[in-house]
Amino acid sequence: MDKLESIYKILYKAFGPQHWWPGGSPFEITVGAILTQNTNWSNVEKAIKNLRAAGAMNPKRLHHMPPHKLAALIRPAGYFNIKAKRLKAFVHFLMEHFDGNTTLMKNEDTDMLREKLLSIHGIGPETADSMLLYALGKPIFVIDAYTKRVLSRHNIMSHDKTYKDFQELFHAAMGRDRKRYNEYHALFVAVGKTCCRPKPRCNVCPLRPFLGNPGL
DNA sequence: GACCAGGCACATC
DNA sequence: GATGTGCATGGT
Repeated sequence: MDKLESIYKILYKAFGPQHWWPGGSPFEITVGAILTQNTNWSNVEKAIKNLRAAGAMNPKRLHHMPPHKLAALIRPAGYFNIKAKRLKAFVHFLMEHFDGNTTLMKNEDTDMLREKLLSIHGIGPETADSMLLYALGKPIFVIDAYTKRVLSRHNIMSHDKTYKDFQELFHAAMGRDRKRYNEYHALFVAVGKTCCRPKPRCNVCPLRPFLGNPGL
C-alpha cells in the first residue's frame, strides 16, 4: 500500500515540519509526556516553566520533592494531584533502575524498556511510546486520539481497533524510521487541530482530494 | 457557558 | 471485555 506514505507526503506538504518535541533535555521530554496527558500543550508549557524556575527539572530534585509541592508547581497543566503522583512514580523508577540517568535508560533494550514503562503507575501506551520516540529516539510510532480520529474518519482503520492494531499498521507499512515517525505523529496532531476536529471542517482537509470525503 | 485538549486507572456490569 | 467516571486547568 502506500496509502500511509501518500498521506504523510500530503500532510507534510500542507503543514510543513512540526519541530517536535519542542526544546528540552530527554528528561524534560519524559516529564512533558506525562504532563500532556489529555491536556493542551500550552498549559503544559506553563508547568514546565514553573519546574525550571524552581530548579526542579531534574530527576533528583523531583525525587526528593514532597508531592504537594510538586502538585503546586504543575498546577497549570491540570489534573495536578494525579500527575504529581505519576511523575513521582516515573522518577522513582528512573532513580531505582537507571540512577536517574536517561542515557542509561536509552541503552536498555527497547521492548524490555517499553514493558517496564507500562508497568509504572500512570504510564500507558501513548505516554510510554512518546517517551521512547521523543525522549530516547527509538523508532516507535505514537498513537493518540488525533491519529485514531484521522484514520477512522478516512476509513483507513476502524476507531474501535486497539492501540496495537493502529501502531502495527505504521510499523509494517513504513519501516522503522524514527525521524519520519516523529514528524508523522506531529502532523496528525496538526491536521487534527485544523480540519479533522471533533466537529470537522472537511472543506479545508488536505487529504480530501486523495481519500475523498471523510466518512463521518 | 459549553467545548476541547498530544490519557490513564479504576469501578461496575 | 465493554462501558462509564474522576481527575482540573486554561484557551476558544
